[in-house]
Amino acid sequence: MVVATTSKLTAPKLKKPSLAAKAKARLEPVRDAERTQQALLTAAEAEFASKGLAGARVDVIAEQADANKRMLYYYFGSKEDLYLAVLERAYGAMRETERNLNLADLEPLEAIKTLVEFKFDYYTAHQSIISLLAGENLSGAAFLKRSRKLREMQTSLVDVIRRVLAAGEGKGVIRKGLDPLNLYLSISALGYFYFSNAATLSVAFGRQLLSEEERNQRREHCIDVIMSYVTAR
Amino acid sequence: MVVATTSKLTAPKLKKPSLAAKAKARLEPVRDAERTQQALLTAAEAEFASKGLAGARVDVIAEQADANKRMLYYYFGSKEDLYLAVLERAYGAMRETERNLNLADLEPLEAIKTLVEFKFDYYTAHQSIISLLAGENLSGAAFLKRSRKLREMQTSLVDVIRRVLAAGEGKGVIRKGLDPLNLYLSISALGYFYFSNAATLSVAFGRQLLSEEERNQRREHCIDVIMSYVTAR
DNA sequence: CTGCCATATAACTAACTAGATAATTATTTC
DNA sequence: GAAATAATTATCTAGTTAGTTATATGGCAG
Repeated sequence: MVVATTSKLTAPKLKKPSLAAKAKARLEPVRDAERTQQALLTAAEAEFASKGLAGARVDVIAEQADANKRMLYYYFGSKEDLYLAVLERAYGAMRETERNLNLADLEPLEAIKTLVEFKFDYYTAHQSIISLLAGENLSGAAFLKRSRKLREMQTSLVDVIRRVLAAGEGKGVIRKGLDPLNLYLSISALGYFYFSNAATLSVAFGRQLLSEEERNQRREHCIDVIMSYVTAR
Repeated sequence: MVVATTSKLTAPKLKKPSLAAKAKARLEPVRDAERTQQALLTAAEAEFASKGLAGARVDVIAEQADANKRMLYYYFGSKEDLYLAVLERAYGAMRETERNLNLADLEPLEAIKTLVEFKFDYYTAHQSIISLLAGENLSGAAFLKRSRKLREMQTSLVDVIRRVLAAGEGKGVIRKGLDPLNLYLSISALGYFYFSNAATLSVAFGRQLLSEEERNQRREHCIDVIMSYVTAR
C-alpha cells in the first residue's frame, strides 16, 4: 500500500486555511481589523507569557494568530508596543475585576475572605498574568512604568482594605493595628507564589502541585492563614 | 582648551586592562582557569538574573568577566550549559544553607520563626536567586528538570517541618493538623513575592517598597502572619 | 633551557530575527 | 460601478548573536 504514503509526495502543499478563508466560509467578512487585532493580542499573550519579551518571536505570534506578520506592525508598531498592549490588557482586566468586588459593602471578615478567594481564583483562571508579571518584574517593570494607562490605574484597593480593617476593628472582629498594604501583599503572595513557582516547586518536591486536588487544598490553606491572622481573639 | 578634547581623537585606543593584566600587576598568575571560570559564573549570574536566558548576551557576560568569549565556550560548552551552571550554583547554595539551619534542634515555635527569618533574609541578601527562579519558572523549570545535580537535591525540609510540627503539637504550643508542605510554601511565598514583585508593586502603589524601612516592616509582618497561624490557642 | 599544552585572543561565519518594502485585494463611499 | 481606502500578502534586508576557527603565549615538566 504505497498510495497513502506517495500522496504526501505528489499532492500539492496543503496550505492551512487562513483566518480570512475560514471567515469567508462562515459568511463573516474576510477583512476584519478588530478580529485580526484580537487574534494577534491573544496569540501574543500566550507567546509572551511562555517565552518572555526577549524569547518571544514575532513570526510565531503572527502564525498563531493566522495573520500576516505585517499586520502586527500595521496595528501595533513594534514587538515592544505589542507587548505593552498585551500587558495593559491583561493587567487592566485584573485591576478592573478587583475593583468590581465592592469589598466595602461586605461584612469585614467576609470582605477579607472574599479578597483571598478572588486572588486565588483569578490566578487559577488567568495564569498568563502570572507569567507576564514575572517577566515584567525581571525587567524592573520597565513597560509598566512606561504605560500611561497602567500608571494611572494606581489601585485604591489598599484604601478599601484600610476601611474594611477599621470597620472590623470597630466591631471587635478584626485585630487592631494591622497594616493594609502588608495585608494586601500577603494575600497576593500566598496565591501568586503557588502558581508562579509551581514548575520549580514540583521538581523540588517531586510532586505535581497544580493538580485540582492540591490546588483546592492550597486555596483552603491560604484562606486559613489570612483569616487566622486578621481575626481578633 | 582644545587639548583635552583632541586627545580623544589622537590618542591610541586605551584598552581597559584585562583580567590577566591586572593579575600580573598583582603578582597573581596571569592564567588561572579557576579564576576565569568563577569570573564567568559571577558575570553570568548577574546577566541571566537581570535579562533572563533569552535576553542575556554571551558577549556581555564575557566582557563583564574580563574574559574572552571563547573561554565561555571552552569551560561551559554553550550559553545554555552556562545558564545551568549558574542555576545549579545559586540554587544549590540556597538549599545547602537551608539544610544547615538544623531546625530540628530548636524549640518548635522558635524553629518556625527561624525559618521565616531565614527565608526573608536569604532573599534580601541574594536577590538574584529570585530572578533566576522566576526565569526558570517561566520556562516550566526546563533546566532545573534537566539538572541531575538539582533533581537529586530534593529537599527533606518538609520532613523536618513535619517533625517540628509534631513536636509542637505534643507540647501543645502548635495548632493541630497543619500541613507541612503548605506551611513551607506560605513561608516561602510571603518573603519571595515581596522581592520578586517589588518592581511592579512599587509602580502600582507609587511607593518605593524595597527601602530598608519598608523591608524591616515587611519582615516583621511575615513573622507575625506565620506565627499567628501556627500558634495554638 | 626547551618543548608542550592548558589557557587565552581576535577575527570570522552561519543562522536568526525584527522590521521594511512594495505590490495586491477586499470593502466602503459616493 | 469607479475611485478611494483599509486590510492583507509575499519577499527582502540590515543588524544581531551564538558559536567557530585559527593562532598565540604563559608557565611548567623534564
